[in-house]
Amino acid sequence: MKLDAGAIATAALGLLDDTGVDGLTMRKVAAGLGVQAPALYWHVKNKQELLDAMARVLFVSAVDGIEAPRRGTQWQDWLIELAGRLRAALLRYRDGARVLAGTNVSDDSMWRVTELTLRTLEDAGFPMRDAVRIFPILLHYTIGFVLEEQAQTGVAYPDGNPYHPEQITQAVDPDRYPLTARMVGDLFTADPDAEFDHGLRIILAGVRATTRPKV
Amino acid sequence: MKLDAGAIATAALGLLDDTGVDGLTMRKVAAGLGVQAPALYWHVKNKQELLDAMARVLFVSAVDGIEAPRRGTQWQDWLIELAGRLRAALLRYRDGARVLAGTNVSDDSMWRVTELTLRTLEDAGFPMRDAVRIFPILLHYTIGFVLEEQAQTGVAYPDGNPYHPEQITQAVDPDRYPLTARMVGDLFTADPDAEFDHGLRIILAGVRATTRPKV
DNA sequence: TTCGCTCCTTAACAACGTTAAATTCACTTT
DNA sequence: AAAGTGAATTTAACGTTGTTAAGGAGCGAA
Repeated sequence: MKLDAGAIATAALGLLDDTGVDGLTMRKVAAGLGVQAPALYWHVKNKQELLDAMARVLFVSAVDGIEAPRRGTQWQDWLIELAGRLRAALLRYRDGARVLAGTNVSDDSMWRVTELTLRTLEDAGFPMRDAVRIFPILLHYTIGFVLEEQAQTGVAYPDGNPYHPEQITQAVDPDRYPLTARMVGDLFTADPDAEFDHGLRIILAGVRATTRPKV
Repeated sequence: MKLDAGAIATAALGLLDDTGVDGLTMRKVAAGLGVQAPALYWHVKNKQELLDAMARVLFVSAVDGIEAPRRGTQWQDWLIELAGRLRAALLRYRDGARVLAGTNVSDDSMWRVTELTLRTLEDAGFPMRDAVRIFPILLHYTIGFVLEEQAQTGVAYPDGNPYHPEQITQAVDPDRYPLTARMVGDLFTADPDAEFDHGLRIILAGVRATTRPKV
């Protein structure tokens, strides 16, 4: 097994489920590769650079194989699938969203999918001025959503996850805040997939309503 | 000066501009309070609990003094101001968004503003089923936006911020990805305030388009 | 005085990121 | 075959970190 930044990052991602991003140490990553910790510094300058590499692998795995929309596919469905893939990739690893959010991805596949998105929107008749805003919005929404989604598993708190249903249901007084109490109650029975999808569709409806494609 | 979790959190937030969240240590926080590090553990169980307290202070400062919309104020303007306040509070401290994203806020003011939001939407004629979805979307968008906004100052990288305009402009090949190249070029001249506002309005337009208020 | 409680101190520990120096190993070059 | 070269890894160590243990100062009550 050849060692390079990518392989190290992949191994680190594999450990993430056990340790979480807070518990991820250079020594553990090294041990997972059957190597001593300082060996990593030959291939990677920093722990930060390792985290960047992890974010890159994560992102690449998300958008790998994505192609322009086939004829007959609506731009909105294509965008929904794109965001869905990103979310799925983030959910594949514990703290995946925190890894991507805290770092900076600058990979060719990043630009490739950005270009694909812009071209798709351009083809759909959107002015460039509007198209360039849509991609960041979807990205921000997706990362924000998964960030909270994964925070709710709440492994950062050894005993007594404050996100636990009972915990949070008790925290809000149903007499003073009846609507909120009902909301947090519903939130735990809700299907996250459907919730994510719904939010996405609201945003896309906004896109459609704000600037209507000319074609 | 009385010491409690809130005071410690406030002091820690004050240090944030100097150290960033990665450089924030218990010893530095203690020193800022003229005290030895273990003293903090009398008021706070963990560093994680300190971070939670910081997030709480941050959030409370954002929504403090918020009232129900005055007569004549549109629900959309009220929501825009709410999100704007939250963003402003996050921007007030270095890594503010990372502090809020990584932790869990469970404060009375949190429920208060949630209730206010739901009531505002209910008064505007939205079915509760739809209203409860709007708040998380705005929250996710705002946090995601500021997260990236603050990452771009990029102090996590001692030498050579990869978010720097020239750095990133070079990274994308204008021949293969012309639209993307233009986009990243525009991104640095763009006004973040206006950009944030625009995204917000797109989302709210989506809300309006998806479920129309009955009143 | 003595007790008990709150709040802080000093001392210490294991674990962490990271660096320096020495070492192994596979290939070239001589 | 010997010597040399460079990449890749090791051992050893450093300073810093979060956190715990043990103890002491101050203070109101008994």
